[in-house]
Amino acid sequence: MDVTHILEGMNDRQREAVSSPLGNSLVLAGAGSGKTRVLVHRISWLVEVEDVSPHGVLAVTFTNKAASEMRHRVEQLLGISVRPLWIGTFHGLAHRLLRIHWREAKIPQSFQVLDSDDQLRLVKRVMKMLDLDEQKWPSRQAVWFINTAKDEGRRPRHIDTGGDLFNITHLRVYEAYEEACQRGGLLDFSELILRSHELWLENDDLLRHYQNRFSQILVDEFQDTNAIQYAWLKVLGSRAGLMAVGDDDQSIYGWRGARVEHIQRFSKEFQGVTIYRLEQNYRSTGNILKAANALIDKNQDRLGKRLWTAGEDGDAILLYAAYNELDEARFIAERTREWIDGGASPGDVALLYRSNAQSRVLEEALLRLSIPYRIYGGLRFFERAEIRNALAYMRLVANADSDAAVERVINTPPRGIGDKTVERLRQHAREQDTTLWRAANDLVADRGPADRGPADRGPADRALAGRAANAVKGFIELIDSLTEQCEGKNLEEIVRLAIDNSGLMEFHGSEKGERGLARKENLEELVAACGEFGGAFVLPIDPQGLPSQGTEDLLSEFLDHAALETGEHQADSNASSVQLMTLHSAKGLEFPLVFMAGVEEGLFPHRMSLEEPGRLEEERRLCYVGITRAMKQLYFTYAETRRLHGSESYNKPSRFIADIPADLMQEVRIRNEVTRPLSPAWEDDEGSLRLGQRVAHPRFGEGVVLNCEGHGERTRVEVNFEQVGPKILMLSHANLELLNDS
DNA sequence: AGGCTCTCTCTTTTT
DNA sequence: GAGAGAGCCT
Repeated sequence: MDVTHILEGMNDRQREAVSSPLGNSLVLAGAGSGKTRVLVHRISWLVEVEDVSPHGVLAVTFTNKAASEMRHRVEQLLGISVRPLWIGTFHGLAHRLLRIHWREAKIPQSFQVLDSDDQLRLVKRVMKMLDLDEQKWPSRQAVWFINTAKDEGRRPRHIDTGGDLFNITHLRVYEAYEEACQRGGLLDFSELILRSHELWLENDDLLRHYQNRFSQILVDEFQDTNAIQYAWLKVLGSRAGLMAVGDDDQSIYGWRGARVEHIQRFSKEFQGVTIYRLEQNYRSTGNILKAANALIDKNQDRLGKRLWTAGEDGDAILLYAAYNELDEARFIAERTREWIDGGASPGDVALLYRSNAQSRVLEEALLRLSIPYRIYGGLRFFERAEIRNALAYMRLVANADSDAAVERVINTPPRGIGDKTVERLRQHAREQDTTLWRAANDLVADRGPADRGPADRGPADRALAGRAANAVKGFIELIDSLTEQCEGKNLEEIVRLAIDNSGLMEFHGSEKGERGLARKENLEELVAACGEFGGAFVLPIDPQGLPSQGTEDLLSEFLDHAALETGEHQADSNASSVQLMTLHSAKGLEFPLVFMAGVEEGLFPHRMSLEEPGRLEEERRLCYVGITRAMKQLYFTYAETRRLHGSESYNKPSRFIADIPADLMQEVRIRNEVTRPLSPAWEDDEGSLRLGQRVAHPRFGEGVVLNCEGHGERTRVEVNFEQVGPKILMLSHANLELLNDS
């Protein structure tokens, strides 16, 4: 057989990895070393050379984007449909298993996937039921407790509280939450994996079936696996050949339970693991690589790896010290403009930052220079309120017993069903051990003396007041008629009916300002998305027998899709716009020109990570990921003062800058410029005073001018004094002495 | 019930 | 600075 096309154009290490024997292997693949390529070609190799049936191949990734890219490239290379291969994210694959084996997994066929927002809401409600003080017990913390436990494979019964009140309380929440999930047929993200893991452990035949079926397993981004995912792989892959591909230096999801140690554990716990190292980098210039290597060298816990390139050194890394975040943004936008004017595509440029909150000023600066851009992260499409509302109506059409959906839209748009009424429905549902939907129907249908509240409640609590009853009746009729009208309709028609009949479109569309318009557009986009969804999504039926129980309709499938595919908003490399994203979401991507903004102590490394050495190392790895995204030119920028979250902060340049050898870096100095137009008084009286100017004050000593605001007599300047820190002074009274730049 | 304002908190990263 | 929640007015 002619296999040259599979190994063509690869270096020796890549070739070895691709053609590795069928057993277990670990590929330590540095940034830009052709990792995805190796994975894709490995699959081809397995199928074409080793004669592995496509049925027998399972490939796991962490993001939906990586999964679809892999699917694409395998399809191209193999020239066959990838339908029989299982390629997906851990969550996607686990979900697929549970859809097939819901009975064995002891969950209702109509189970619903909870996304993080749903989860938070539910935890909040559970905590309210437990009468926990929200001040003392923040719900986010409880969510964190639950998710951490699940990510480590721990059910409530496995938890040892050690008599600690914190643990005891959260364990109670965990138990109650789990009960609520079980009752409502709700599975959160971690539950998908945990549950499918248990599914195998408790069903020998089933496990054996999948162990036999998947003879070859490939795992991407192995350094990102958490305990339960590792256990999942270990159970499934105990008899398979497993190829784990990862890079310990790019492990940036420790906060989500990922453990780099799984790389080491893998080579110990799996048999005969062959290790391959991909260290030749095809992406970045020599200088960029040197910087990356020097930086990551400061970390203690490493498997050890050194990237090299056969290419040129390239330009120095440029560093710009901005006066403030506006100046930083302006600088980045201007340099981007120059780059584009020089003939490059906007899509070649990435603006990376530590946290989403930084994106706004960058966005505004790009806007001013009319540079097309695209922001990733922040609120994703399916997380927007209007979209979630629409989905809730769609969910009610599919399954009116979904409490989460009823809670969400029973009074959205407002139709006269307030807290009191909903609380009464909840109470009734609890007493009758039924769903909100049924409780509502009950209470409206017969308001007889049947149900009695606790003795200490007044009679008014037992039934719904006339007005409320009518409102609830209206809601029930709306859903009933909607369901009826949706009968036999396609997905697009269903959303249309849902958003029009419910009044959502009108409600959101008439919200004040641009918001209303944006929401309306989003809803229209949802309609379009439903249109496209059509038949494109392949039903998760196991082609190897094991009958899938019950074919689901497209509507339920779409709702699952919306829950799992939270984004679709991962960067699109062929988009012709500047890409703004967090360092986390930049992993796996590459750009000729990269700006890393806000490289300041406290921001990056983030202040939340400063205490623990382990977390600091993770921040450094994050920086390493950022640096290695750059192909030709890399900029670091930081601001001496930054307005973030409503207050000013003064940060030192990040330690990461100092980690990089000075000879690789060059500082950009633009002295006689100011960041914003100065008021006339400012210019007239103090022509030579500018932002960044060094000044001396009789009392406070020396400092740097950070900002100015106000006009004429009332002009105020902000000066960061070396001795006493930042002060805002009235310019006319401050008596500042101008100093020369050093 | 709903809408308004005021106050408070929480500020990382995401499948 | 934004979003959530409480309190007050209609």
